[in-house]
Amino acid sequence: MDGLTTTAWKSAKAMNRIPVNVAALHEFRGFLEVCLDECIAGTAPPEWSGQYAAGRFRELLAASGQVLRMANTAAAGPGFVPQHYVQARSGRLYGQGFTLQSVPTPVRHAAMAGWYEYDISNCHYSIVSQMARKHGFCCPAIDAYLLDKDGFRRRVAAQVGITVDQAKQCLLAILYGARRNPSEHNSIPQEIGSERARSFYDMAEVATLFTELQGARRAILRNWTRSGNARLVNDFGRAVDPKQTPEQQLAHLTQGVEARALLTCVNLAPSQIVLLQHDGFVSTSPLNMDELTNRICDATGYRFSMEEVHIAAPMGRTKSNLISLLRQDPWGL
DNA sequence: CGAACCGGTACACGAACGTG
DNA sequence: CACGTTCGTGTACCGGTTCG
Repeated sequence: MDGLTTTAWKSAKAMNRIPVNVAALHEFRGFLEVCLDECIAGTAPPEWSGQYAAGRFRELLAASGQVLRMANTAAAGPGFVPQHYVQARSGRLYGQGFTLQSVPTPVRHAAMAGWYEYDISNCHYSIVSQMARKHGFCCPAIDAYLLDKDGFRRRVAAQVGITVDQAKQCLLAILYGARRNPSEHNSIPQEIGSERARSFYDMAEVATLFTELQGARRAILRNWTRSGNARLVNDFGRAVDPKQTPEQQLAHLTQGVEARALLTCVNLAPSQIVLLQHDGFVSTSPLNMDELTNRICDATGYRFSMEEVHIAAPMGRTKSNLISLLRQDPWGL
């Protein structure tokens, strides 16, 4: 963080008080306490055995308690969390100090229960594909992934023997230049182990993604118009150090588009949008997604598909809820 | 792999203090 | 006065988290 001001983000200043659903947070904490008690008493389901589940429940209790304390300050007023954003080098906006941006997801969902979350579907893959096409390089494999995101991740997960979330992480790692190498210190083997990394690399669709991304990266960086001092300036008007690696430079360019897209949304609905999350945001009322995507397209030249979720506190004992709560998959789904 | 954040820890440095 | 130790502050790095 380099302490830049948020001059481009005038509307974001109105979001320095984030309303939170205090009642839902209390209810969520009640649910967590019951789960924790079962762990301690030994009456919990066998999947929760060992120290992990209890530790995770304690962690979520601590984080939700902290949100509640932050929602009771004189500065922001009861029911509001104070939030100070600072613009990063790439144009992204990051919360300072205690921020709902980096609180565990289940806690954030409880705190914002009832609001609407919007995010750009597969944001950076979408940006890279469109950016490459503008520079004359087409990415059919990426486009296929974008068209059937969930199906593709599920196929990878089933083939390699990993969770869908791990598949997503590995696919993102490719985008940012992860090495195609099974040795332990590389990011993909670290996520899923060397053996599974090999079978991941062996999938034809995955291999195509690697080569396609390499070509896209080269085409974009070669053709990007340079500033006077030979630096690359992203779509948010921010320059990147030319000594950075090609992977870092591309990340800077994609984040510039992302920041600009998000800024467009904020300017469209400044009074409803209450939290920024880099490729998405939370709104207190439902928004017209066609209008959002059209305005983003006008402002950035990129067309995205967006996803809308009506946020609910992650309570209940369905498998999918417990997986997201425990952040692991003891059932091996 | 990329961008950040935080808290904790390790280390360097200068000021203040104690000792010879 | 010179030197060494101690203490406090500031910087750097590590490992954890979020997001993509």
